Amino acid sequence: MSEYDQVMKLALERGFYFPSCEIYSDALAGFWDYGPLGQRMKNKFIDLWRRELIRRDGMWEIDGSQVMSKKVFIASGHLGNFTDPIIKCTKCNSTFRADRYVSEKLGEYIPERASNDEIDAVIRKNSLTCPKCDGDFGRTTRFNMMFKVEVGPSADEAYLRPETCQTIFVDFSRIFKVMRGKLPIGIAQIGKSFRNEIAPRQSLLRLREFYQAEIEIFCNPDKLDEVPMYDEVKSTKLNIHEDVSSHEITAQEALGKGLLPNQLIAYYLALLSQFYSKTGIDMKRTRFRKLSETEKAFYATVAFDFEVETSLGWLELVACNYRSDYDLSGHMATSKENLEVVDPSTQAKVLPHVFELSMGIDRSLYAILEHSYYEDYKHDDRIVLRLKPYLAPITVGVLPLMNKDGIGIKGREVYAAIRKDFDVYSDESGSIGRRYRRLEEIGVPFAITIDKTTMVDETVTIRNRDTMEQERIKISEIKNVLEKAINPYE
RNA sequence: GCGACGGUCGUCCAGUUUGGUCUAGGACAUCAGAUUGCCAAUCUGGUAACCCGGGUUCAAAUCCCGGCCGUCGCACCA
Repeated sequence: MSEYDQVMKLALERGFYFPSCEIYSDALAGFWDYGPLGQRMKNKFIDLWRRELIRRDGMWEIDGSQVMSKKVFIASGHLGNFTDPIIKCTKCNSTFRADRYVSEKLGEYIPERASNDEIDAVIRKNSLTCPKCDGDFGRTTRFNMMFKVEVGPSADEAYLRPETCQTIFVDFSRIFKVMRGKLPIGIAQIGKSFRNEIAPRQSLLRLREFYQAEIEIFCNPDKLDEVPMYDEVKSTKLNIHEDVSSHEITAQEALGKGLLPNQLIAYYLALLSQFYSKTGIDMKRTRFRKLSETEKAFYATVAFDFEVETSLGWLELVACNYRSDYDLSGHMATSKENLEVVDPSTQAKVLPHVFELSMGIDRSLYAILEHSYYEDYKHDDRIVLRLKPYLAPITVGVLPLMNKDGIGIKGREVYAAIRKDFDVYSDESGSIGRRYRRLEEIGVPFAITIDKTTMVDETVTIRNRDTMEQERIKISEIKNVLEKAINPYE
């Protein structure tokens, strides 16, 4: 069984995540629900993101609407020119990218922006037919990955956002004013995005409705090498992928060698790398890969993907795109609002450029689970999810060794004393070994056991999930010990 | 979206070839009780499933058709 299958099984069995609407037969692919444990873990992941990126860098976080007006996507380029031309065989219903198929077949370049009529004309002129069944093609249509929604009784056309960042772009002007902004300014958002994938697959890895954590850095394009906090992170090690191999190099060296174009990008890639190193992902199995011209999204001028190696191959977790002024100039032209701001040092008006860190939360959580999954063959093949204590959905289990001589009651007292401060799980049933195994499997880093000695001297044992070692501490110390243990800087 | 293969308790599997004895069985997990008392112990009992819809038939988990889902390949992932 592959590691993907093992994680999938654990997720289903223990309720980290599972298919949405699963009791109905018309449930659709590409929609998944987080169960109690997955939701907790996601919240803690987001807490860490806020701590290591948002607060550290002094960014602002917003929360925007998921339904956005049509003009937003005219301006952003998601509607109009950037839909894929599709042809369908009338006989076998196979679907093809019209421009690519025609180009390949005829050996002549057909621009993606060719109109439907132009493509149809080429197909008719050359009598092109379906490569599978030789059937005739229907007319060229446009496939767009966005979900269209009809709003109100007049069914006004709107869309579910395909990336959260458009909210940030359209809100930029107000945020900059009311927060007394100065460039560079980071604006971030966590939320749902929606893409109508043709073939969603592999649970959390290709969803139709998914979480993004996006950071948009608005900057003066003339000052990309003047980043005040750059010195703090310049010796951070980054795995940079060149040609066919990756190697570890400091941000400073990468900048010096021209692998990274400027200080601003070096700074944020370093921050991102520091963040992920705290998630429990094995950083030796990660890389920053610069995308080629053909791989980049339409809005990006320079793009690096932060990728992680999993049992399914390399997986993109974060798209780091230099979007230049593509978005703001688009919204400026479409909305007729002036989105320029004044740079106080020069008193000149500038239309900010944008560098973004667009993180897939669901994929990140999957990668953390897979990299944390461990089968301990030295101890009964126990399954251990070696999550960082501050990401574990449950921090500590409280386990009375037996339920007599007042030990069970004492256990409930200990539980009650710490339940408001930590995510605590109380378990009184089954053998102690079985209870330890249950906790390890869902990544609970600590287990407190109440035994006969507790009744004499008010001490308990606290057991470490990974080492299986126990330490005896006073009940009054539990809170301090746990607080120290779940500190991300510990 | 196309093609191939598949879908049975929470999980894994038996049963489908050759329709009936399946009132659907097992293992693990789970719950209750007993026993034990620091690393998945034992015993007893319980909960729990044929993906959905239609068809064929005296009779469908089993055969046929459609849908949905899953895996893989192609395409797609702006």
